Amino acid sequence: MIYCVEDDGNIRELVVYTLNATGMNARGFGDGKSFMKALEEEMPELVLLDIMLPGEDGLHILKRLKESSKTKQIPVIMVTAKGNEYDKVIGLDTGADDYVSKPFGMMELVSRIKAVLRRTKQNQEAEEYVLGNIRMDLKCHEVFVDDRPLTLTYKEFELLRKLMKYRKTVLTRDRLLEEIWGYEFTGETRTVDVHIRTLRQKLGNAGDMIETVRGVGYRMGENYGE
Amino acid sequence: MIYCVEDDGNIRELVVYTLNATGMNARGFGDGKSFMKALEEEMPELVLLDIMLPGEDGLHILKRLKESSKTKQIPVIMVTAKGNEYDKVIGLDTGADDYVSKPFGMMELVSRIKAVLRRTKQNQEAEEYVLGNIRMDLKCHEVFVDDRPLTLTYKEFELLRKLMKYRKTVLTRDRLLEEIWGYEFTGETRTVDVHIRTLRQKLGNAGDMIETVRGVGYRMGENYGE
DNA sequence: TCTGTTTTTTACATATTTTTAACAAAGATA
DNA sequence: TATCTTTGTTAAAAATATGTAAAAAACAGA
Repeated sequence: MIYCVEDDGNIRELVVYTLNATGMNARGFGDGKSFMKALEEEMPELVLLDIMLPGEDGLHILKRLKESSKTKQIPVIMVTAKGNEYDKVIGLDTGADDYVSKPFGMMELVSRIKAVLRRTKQNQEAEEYVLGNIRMDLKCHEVFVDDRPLTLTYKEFELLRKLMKYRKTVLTRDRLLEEIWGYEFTGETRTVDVHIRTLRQKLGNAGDMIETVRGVGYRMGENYGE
Repeated sequence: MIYCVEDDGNIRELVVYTLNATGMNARGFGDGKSFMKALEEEMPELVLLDIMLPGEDGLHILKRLKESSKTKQIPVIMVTAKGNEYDKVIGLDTGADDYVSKPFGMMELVSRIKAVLRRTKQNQEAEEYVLGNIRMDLKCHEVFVDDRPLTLTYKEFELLRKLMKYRKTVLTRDRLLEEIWGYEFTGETRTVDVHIRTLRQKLGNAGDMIETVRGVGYRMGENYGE
């Protein structure tokens, strides 16, 4: 979820629309008050924060975000009007992760958001998953079973990643489709089954660790299967 | 402490003022002589160096800075008046860490300074990358395969540099575009593929070390490919 | 300006992956 | 047991990603 705090309704709607169209989830806010309120319900992955806002300005909001330990690590991209460069400079000092200046292209915005998310994720997400005799190196995009490398296709890799990430919890086909294929996927849920099959096959004995939970979905863990 | 060597008094004062206002410490110099004198008293963390200067020009000063072991590792950002001075700075093994061309915004300057400081502080980049029979001399901007020199274009060189720097990790096309082309680039991601092709071709046998990870991106390492 | 070089775009062939669909097998339910 | 539902399996069809070549565009230098 991405929050966009921007008083100009046109820009705000364009941004929210674009982000949603790109597969991200976005919500817009016209001022700091409504944004702060929403923050209590749901924590966004990233905040787009305009500097010029009615009431409390963006720099103050940024400062408050960075002061609270709850919201401290939410990445923030500052949005500034051109010509007002001085503001941006201060924004960078206050702990913003990046900035864009108006007028900005939607493409640029999207790639900046992706870049910031990538940078901040790196510090959060593990670089490696290990389960039984399976080892996944996420950075290098490699999978080993008993130290023998495996060649997985993109979907197989992502499927295994989710199963290993949420080990021991059952993942429904819908959940997997949503996380890997994205919201807009309209195909059959059976697609998942087919990929599970090839994945099991490629994993060999280790494939038994992928357990079918009938009527629900799939689950992975050392003690399952076999 | 940041030193700014710039003959235009207006620009110099604006820069010094902005940097001081941003929490950095800055001093300005109108020519090379006074700058060199100040250098004996205090070593700056970074130098902003205009190319066009009365008396000794910026490139000569840069050369002298890089010749002395005392001042060798001070990062330098060159300030150029024209776009075509770019090559003088980057191409000719001058050792500048970055450059900005006039007219530049104060915000851009500040973020470049921060970027350079971040780079030089943290990952003091190697001067040379070696992988298999490929050797890249970053300073001299030269590439050798089995000690035979190779002529690479700018983009090819940067592409190879990233691949060798982040060896074994898969770099997505988006990531490469962002790191080499910059955020503003709005072109096709296929552009990367084309450069990968020419790079592989020029590398000959060694080109096999660039592996395609389908659905993800490219990766380089001794054990890949072949 | 012109000229040669680099970079990007475009188009198409090819290889690979992904999805669909059909049927078999296994569980569940009555 | 008979029937219905869910999952496993397979193969073919569809979709997609990448390699490649060549044209077009952008760029740099004279």
